Amino acid sequence: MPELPEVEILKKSLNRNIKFTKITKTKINNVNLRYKVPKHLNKVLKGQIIENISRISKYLILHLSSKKILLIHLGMSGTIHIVRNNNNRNTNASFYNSSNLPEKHNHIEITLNNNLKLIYNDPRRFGYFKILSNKFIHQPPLKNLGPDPFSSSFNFKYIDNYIKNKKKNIKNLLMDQSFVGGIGNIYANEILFHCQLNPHKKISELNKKNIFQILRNTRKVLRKAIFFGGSTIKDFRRTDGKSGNFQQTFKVYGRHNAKCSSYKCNGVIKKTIITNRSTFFCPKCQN
DNA sequence: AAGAGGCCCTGATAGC
DNA sequence: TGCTATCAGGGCCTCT
Repeated sequence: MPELPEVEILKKSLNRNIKFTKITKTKINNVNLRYKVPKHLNKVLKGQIIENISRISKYLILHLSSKKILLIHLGMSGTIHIVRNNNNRNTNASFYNSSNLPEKHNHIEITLNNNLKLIYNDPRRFGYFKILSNKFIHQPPLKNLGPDPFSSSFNFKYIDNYIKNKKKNIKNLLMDQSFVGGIGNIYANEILFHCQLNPHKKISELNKKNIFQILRNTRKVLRKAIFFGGSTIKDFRRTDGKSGNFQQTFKVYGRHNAKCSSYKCNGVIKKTIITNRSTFFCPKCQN
Protein backbone atom coordinates (compact mmCIF):
# COMPACT_ATOMS: atom_id res chain seq x y z
CA MET A 1 0.00 0.00 0.00
CA PRO A 2 1.97 2.90 1.24
CA GLU A 3 4.74 4.49 -0.70
CA LEU A 4 6.92 7.41 0.34
CA PRO A 5 4.15 10.08 0.38
CA GLU A 6 1.84 8.01 2.56
CA VAL A 7 4.58 7.21 5.07
CA GLU A 8 5.67 10.86 5.08
CA ILE A 9 2.12 11.97 5.91
CA LEU A 10 1.94 9.39 8.66
CA LYS A 11 5.27 10.59 10.07
CA LYS A 12 4.09 14.20 10.18
CA SER A 13 0.85 13.26 11.86
CA LEU A 14 2.65 11.23 14.51
CA ASN A 15 5.10 14.07 15.16
CA ARG A 16 2.18 16.45 15.67
CA ASN A 17 0.26 14.15 17.95
CA ILE A 18 2.52 11.80 19.88
CA LYS A 19 6.01 13.30 19.99
CA PHE A 20 7.37 13.32 23.58
CA THR A 21 4.57 11.12 24.87
CA LYS A 22 5.32 8.11 27.03
CA ILE A 23 4.32 4.56 26.18
CA THR A 24 2.38 3.07 29.07
CA LYS A 25 1.23 -0.20 27.59
CA THR A 26 1.54 -2.41 24.51
CA LYS A 27 -1.05 -4.98 23.58
CA ILE A 28 -0.39 -7.57 20.89
CA ASN A 29 -3.58 -9.06 19.49
CA ASN A 30 -1.97 -11.02 16.67
CA VAL A 31 1.75 -11.74 16.26
CA ASN A 32 1.41 -12.85 12.65
CA LEU A 33 2.86 -10.20 10.39
CA ARG A 34 5.54 -10.71 7.70
CA TYR A 35 7.83 -11.50 10.62
CA LYS A 36 6.43 -12.43 14.01
CA VAL A 37 6.01 -9.47 16.31
CA PRO A 38 9.09 -9.47 18.62
CA LYS A 39 8.33 -11.22 21.91
CA HIS A 40 10.08 -8.51 23.90
CA LEU A 41 8.18 -5.66 22.24
CA ASN A 42 6.21 -4.83 25.36
CA LYS A 43 9.30 -4.88 27.55
CA VAL A 44 11.28 -2.68 25.16
CA LEU A 45 8.52 -0.12 24.70
CA LYS A 46 7.09 0.21 28.19
CA GLY A 47 7.94 3.51 29.86
CA GLN A 48 9.75 4.83 26.81
CA ILE A 49 9.42 8.41 25.64
CA ILE A 50 8.95 8.72 21.89
CA GLU A 51 11.58 11.35 21.20
CA ASN A 52 11.12 11.65 17.47
CA ILE A 53 9.45 10.04 14.49
CA SER A 54 11.35 9.86 11.20
CA ARG A 55 11.09 8.19 7.83
CA ILE A 56 13.65 6.41 5.68
CA SER A 57 12.31 5.26 2.32
CA LYS A 58 8.98 3.57 3.13
CA TYR A 59 10.07 2.78 6.68
CA LEU A 60 8.70 4.60 9.70
CA ILE A 61 11.05 5.00 12.65
CA LEU A 62 10.14 5.72 16.25
CA HIS A 63 13.12 6.95 18.27
CA LEU A 64 12.87 5.85 21.88
CA SER A 65 14.49 7.43 24.92
CA SER A 66 16.52 4.22 25.43
CA LYS A 67 18.13 5.07 22.04
CA LYS A 68 16.68 1.93 20.58
CA ILE A 69 14.39 2.39 17.64
CA LEU A 70 11.11 0.82 16.61
CA LEU A 71 11.15 0.19 12.86
CA ILE A 72 7.75 -0.15 11.22
CA HIS A 73 7.07 -1.20 7.66
CA LEU A 74 3.47 -1.02 6.49
CA GLY A 75 3.73 -3.61 3.71
CA MET A 76 0.78 -3.44 1.31
CA SER A 77 -2.09 -2.80 3.67
CA GLY A 78 -0.72 -1.54 6.99
CA THR A 79 -2.25 1.56 8.61
CA ILE A 80 -1.71 3.30 11.91
CA HIS A 81 -4.72 4.87 13.54
CA ILE A 82 -4.67 7.37 16.37
CA VAL A 83 -7.55 6.75 18.70
CA ARG A 84 -8.70 8.79 21.64
CA ASN A 85 -8.86 6.49 24.62
CA ASN A 86 -12.07 7.73 26.22
CA ASN A 87 -14.18 9.32 23.59
CA ASN A 88 -17.55 9.35 25.30
CA ARG A 89 -18.03 13.01 24.51
CA ASN A 90 -15.83 15.85 23.44
CA THR A 91 -15.18 13.94 20.23
CA ASN A 92 -12.26 15.35 18.32
CA ALA A 93 -12.70 15.00 14.57
CA SER A 94 -8.99 14.67 13.97
CA PHE A 95 -8.86 11.25 15.60
CA TYR A 96 -10.59 7.98 15.12
CA ASN A 97 -13.43 7.16 17.42
CA SER A 98 -14.84 3.76 18.16
CA SER A 99 -17.51 4.07 15.47
CA ASN A 100 -15.16 4.23 12.48
CA LEU A 101 -12.33 2.07 13.76
CA PRO A 102 -11.82 -1.20 11.90
CA GLU A 103 -12.81 -4.28 13.89
CA LYS A 104 -10.56 -6.88 12.32
CA HIS A 105 -6.78 -7.04 11.97
CA ASN A 106 -5.87 -4.61 14.71
CA HIS A 107 -2.58 -6.41 15.36
CA ILE A 108 -0.90 -4.09 17.83
CA GLU A 109 -2.16 -1.40 20.23
CA ILE A 110 0.20 1.06 21.89
CA THR A 111 -1.26 3.15 24.70
CA LEU A 112 0.27 6.56 25.44
CA ASN A 113 0.13 8.78 28.49
CA ASN A 114 -1.74 11.57 26.69
CA ASN A 115 -5.00 9.68 26.41
CA LEU A 116 -4.21 8.52 22.88
CA LYS A 117 -3.64 5.06 21.52
CA LEU A 118 -1.90 3.92 18.33
CA ILE A 119 -3.48 0.98 16.56
CA TYR A 120 -1.59 -0.91 13.89
CA ASN A 121 -3.99 -2.57 11.44
CA ASP A 122 -2.81 -4.82 8.62
CA PRO A 123 -5.20 -7.19 6.81
CA ARG A 124 -2.63 -8.66 4.42
CA ARG A 125 0.12 -8.96 7.05
CA PHE A 126 2.96 -7.88 4.81
CA GLY A 127 4.08 -5.22 7.25
CA TYR A 128 6.21 -5.73 10.35
CA PHE A 129 7.65 -4.29 13.56
CA LYS A 130 11.32 -4.63 14.40
CA ILE A 131 13.47 -3.35 17.27
CA LEU A 132 16.92 -2.09 16.26
CA SER A 133 19.86 -0.53 18.06
CA ASN A 134 21.06 3.01 17.48
CA LYS A 135 23.26 1.73 14.66
CA PHE A 136 20.13 0.93 12.66
CA ILE A 137 21.32 2.84 9.58
CA HIS A 138 24.06 0.27 9.07
CA GLN A 139 21.85 -2.74 9.66
CA PRO A 140 19.45 -4.50 7.34
CA PRO A 141 16.96 -3.66 6.02
CA LEU A 142 18.01 -0.01 5.93
CA LYS A 143 21.63 -0.41 4.92
CA ASN A 144 20.83 -1.48 1.37
CA LEU A 145 18.49 1.38 0.57
CA GLY A 146 19.26 3.99 -2.06
CA PRO A 147 19.08 7.73 -1.31
CA ASP A 148 15.88 9.55 -0.50
CA PRO A 149 14.43 11.15 -3.64
CA PHE A 150 14.51 14.57 -1.95
CA SER A 151 18.12 14.32 -0.77
CA SER A 152 21.00 16.01 -2.56
CA SER A 153 22.70 12.66 -3.10
CA PHE A 154 19.92 11.77 -5.52
CA ASN A 155 21.36 13.81 -8.38
CA PHE A 156 22.36 13.66 -12.03
CA LYS A 157 25.79 12.23 -11.38
CA TYR A 158 24.43 9.52 -9.11
CA ILE A 159 21.83 8.36 -11.63
CA ASP A 160 24.17 8.61 -14.60
CA ASN A 161 26.71 6.49 -12.80
CA TYR A 162 24.19 4.00 -11.38
CA ILE A 163 22.65 3.06 -14.71
CA LYS A 164 25.98 2.30 -16.38
CA ASN A 165 26.19 -1.29 -17.61
CA LYS A 166 22.70 -2.12 -16.34
CA LYS A 167 20.06 -3.72 -18.49
CA LYS A 168 16.75 -3.33 -16.72
CA ASN A 169 13.90 -1.15 -17.89
CA ILE A 170 13.16 2.27 -16.48
CA LYS A 171 10.10 1.21 -14.50
CA ASN A 172 11.95 -1.50 -12.62
CA LEU A 173 14.73 0.99 -11.95
CA LEU A 174 12.37 3.44 -10.26
CA MET A 175 10.83 0.62 -8.21
CA ASP A 176 14.27 -0.65 -7.14
CA GLN A 177 14.68 0.44 -3.51
CA SER A 178 18.46 0.15 -3.68
CA PHE A 179 18.46 2.75 -6.47
CA VAL A 180 16.14 5.24 -4.79
CA GLY A 181 14.09 4.71 -1.65
CA GLY A 182 10.35 5.10 -1.50
CA ILE A 183 8.88 4.78 -5.00
CA GLY A 184 6.33 2.00 -5.46
CA ASN A 185 4.02 0.98 -8.26
CA ILE A 186 1.62 3.92 -8.30
CA TYR A 187 4.22 6.63 -8.27
CA ALA A 188 6.54 4.84 -10.71
CA ASN A 189 3.68 4.86 -13.22
CA GLU A 190 2.83 8.50 -12.59
CA ILE A 191 6.45 9.68 -12.69
CA LEU A 192 7.07 7.99 -16.04
CA PHE A 193 4.01 9.62 -17.53
CA HIS A 194 5.29 13.04 -16.50
CA CYS A 195 8.70 12.17 -17.99
CA GLN A 196 7.00 10.99 -21.22
CA LEU A 197 9.04 7.82 -20.96
CA ASN A 198 7.77 4.38 -21.92
CA PRO A 199 8.02 2.06 -18.89
CA HIS A 200 9.62 -0.64 -21.06
CA LYS A 201 12.47 1.63 -22.11
CA LYS A 202 15.87 0.20 -21.25
CA ILE A 203 17.93 2.40 -18.99
CA SER A 204 20.91 2.00 -21.31
CA GLU A 205 18.96 4.12 -23.80
CA LEU A 206 18.41 7.05 -21.48
CA ASN A 207 20.00 10.32 -22.51
CA LYS A 208 21.06 13.30 -20.44
CA LYS A 209 17.71 15.03 -20.85
CA ASN A 210 15.86 11.90 -19.69
CA ILE A 211 17.89 11.77 -16.49
CA PHE A 212 17.05 15.37 -15.67
CA GLN A 213 13.39 14.63 -16.40
CA ILE A 214 13.47 11.69 -14.01
CA LEU A 215 15.03 13.80 -11.28
CA ARG A 216 12.60 16.67 -11.66
CA ASN A 217 9.42 14.63 -12.07
CA THR A 218 10.18 12.18 -9.28
CA ARG A 219 10.33 15.07 -6.85
CA LYS A 220 7.41 16.88 -8.42
CA VAL A 221 5.04 13.90 -8.30
CA LEU A 222 6.00 12.85 -4.77
CA ARG A 223 5.79 16.41 -3.44
CA LYS A 224 2.37 16.89 -4.98
CA ALA A 225 1.15 13.57 -3.56
CA ILE A 226 2.23 14.64 -0.08
CA PHE A 227 0.44 17.96 -0.58
CA PHE A 228 -2.75 16.11 -1.55
CA GLY A 229 -2.60 13.87 1.53
CA GLY A 230 -1.42 10.73 -0.28
CA SER A 231 -3.35 8.27 -2.42
CA THR A 232 -6.26 6.13 -1.30
CA ILE A 233 -6.93 3.28 -3.69
CA LYS A 234 -8.53 0.82 -1.36
CA ASP A 235 -7.46 1.01 2.21
CA PHE A 236 -4.89 3.70 2.83
CA ARG A 237 -6.14 5.88 5.64
CA ARG A 238 -4.55 8.76 7.43
CA THR A 239 -4.17 8.47 11.19
CA ASP A 240 -7.56 10.11 11.60
CA GLY A 241 -9.24 7.61 9.29
CA LYS A 242 -9.70 10.02 6.40
CA SER A 243 -8.64 9.28 2.81
CA GLY A 244 -5.97 10.97 0.77
CA ASN A 245 -6.88 12.81 -2.43
CA PHE A 246 -3.97 12.37 -4.79
CA GLN A 247 -5.74 9.53 -6.62
CA GLN A 248 -8.03 12.16 -8.15
CA THR A 249 -5.03 13.57 -9.98
CA PHE A 250 -3.73 10.25 -11.39
CA LYS A 251 -2.78 10.62 -15.03
CA VAL A 252 -2.30 6.92 -15.80
CA TYR A 253 -2.61 4.65 -12.74
CA GLY A 254 -5.89 2.74 -12.93
CA ARG A 255 -6.93 4.71 -16.04
CA HIS A 256 -6.61 2.01 -18.71
CA ASN A 257 -8.88 2.57 -21.73
CA ALA A 258 -9.33 6.21 -20.73
CA LYS A 259 -8.19 9.08 -22.89
CA CYS A 260 -4.70 10.45 -22.30
CA SER A 261 -4.86 13.78 -20.52
CA SER A 262 -1.83 15.28 -22.23
CA TYR A 263 -2.48 18.44 -24.18
CA LYS A 264 -3.30 17.62 -27.81
CA CYS A 265 -2.69 13.87 -27.31
CA ASN A 266 -5.48 11.59 -28.50
CA GLY A 267 -3.85 8.44 -27.15
CA VAL A 268 -5.60 5.89 -24.93
CA ILE A 269 -4.03 4.67 -21.68
CA LYS A 270 -2.88 1.07 -21.93
CA LYS A 271 -2.43 -1.50 -19.18
CA THR A 272 0.29 -4.12 -19.25
CA ILE A 273 2.25 -6.19 -16.75
CA ILE A 274 5.92 -5.56 -15.98
CA THR A 275 7.54 -7.91 -13.46
CA ASN A 276 4.17 -8.94 -12.07
CA ARG A 277 3.03 -5.37 -11.44
CA SER A 278 0.27 -3.53 -13.29
CA THR A 279 1.73 -0.87 -15.51
CA PHE A 280 -0.16 1.99 -17.10
CA PHE A 281 1.06 4.33 -19.82
CA CYS A 282 0.10 6.28 -22.90
CA PRO A 283 1.71 4.53 -25.88
CA LYS A 284 1.43 7.73 -27.87
CA CYS A 285 3.20 10.29 -25.73
CA GLN A 286 5.47 8.01 -23.68
CA ASN A 287 8.28 6.87 -25.96
C1' DA B 1 25.75 -11.24 -10.50
C1' DA B 2 21.96 -8.73 -12.17
C1' DG B 3 17.41 -9.44 -13.13
C1' DA B 4 12.99 -11.96 -13.53
C1' DG B 5 9.38 -14.46 -11.21
C1' DG B 6 7.14 -16.88 -7.37
C1' DC B 7 5.36 -16.25 -3.16
C1' DC B 8 3.83 -14.64 1.51
C1' DC B 9 -1.74 -13.20 3.10
C1' DT B 10 -6.57 -11.47 3.21
C1' DG B 11 -10.34 -9.14 1.07
C1' DA B 12 -12.85 -6.90 -2.66
C1' DT B 13 -14.81 -7.42 -6.92
C1' DA B 14 -15.92 -9.53 -11.38
C1' DG B 15 -17.81 -13.18 -13.93
C1' DC B 16 -20.44 -17.21 -14.43
C1' DT C 1 -26.84 -16.32 -3.68
C1' DG C 2 -22.79 -18.58 -4.18
C1' DC C 3 -19.06 -20.43 -6.11
C1' DT C 4 -14.16 -19.50 -8.43
C1' DA C 5 -10.70 -16.57 -10.40
C1' DT C 6 -8.21 -12.42 -10.44
C1' DC C 7 -6.14 -8.62 -8.59
C1' DA C 8 -4.20 -5.22 -4.91
C1' DG C 9 0.45 0.97 -2.60
C1' DG C 10 5.87 -4.50 -1.09
C1' DG C 11 9.82 -6.95 -0.90
C1' DC C 12 12.34 -11.34 0.25
C1' DC C 13 14.09 -15.50 -1.73
C1' DT C 14 15.35 -18.59 -5.41
C1' DC C 15 16.66 -19.63 -9.81
C1' DT C 16 19.00 -18.65 -14.08
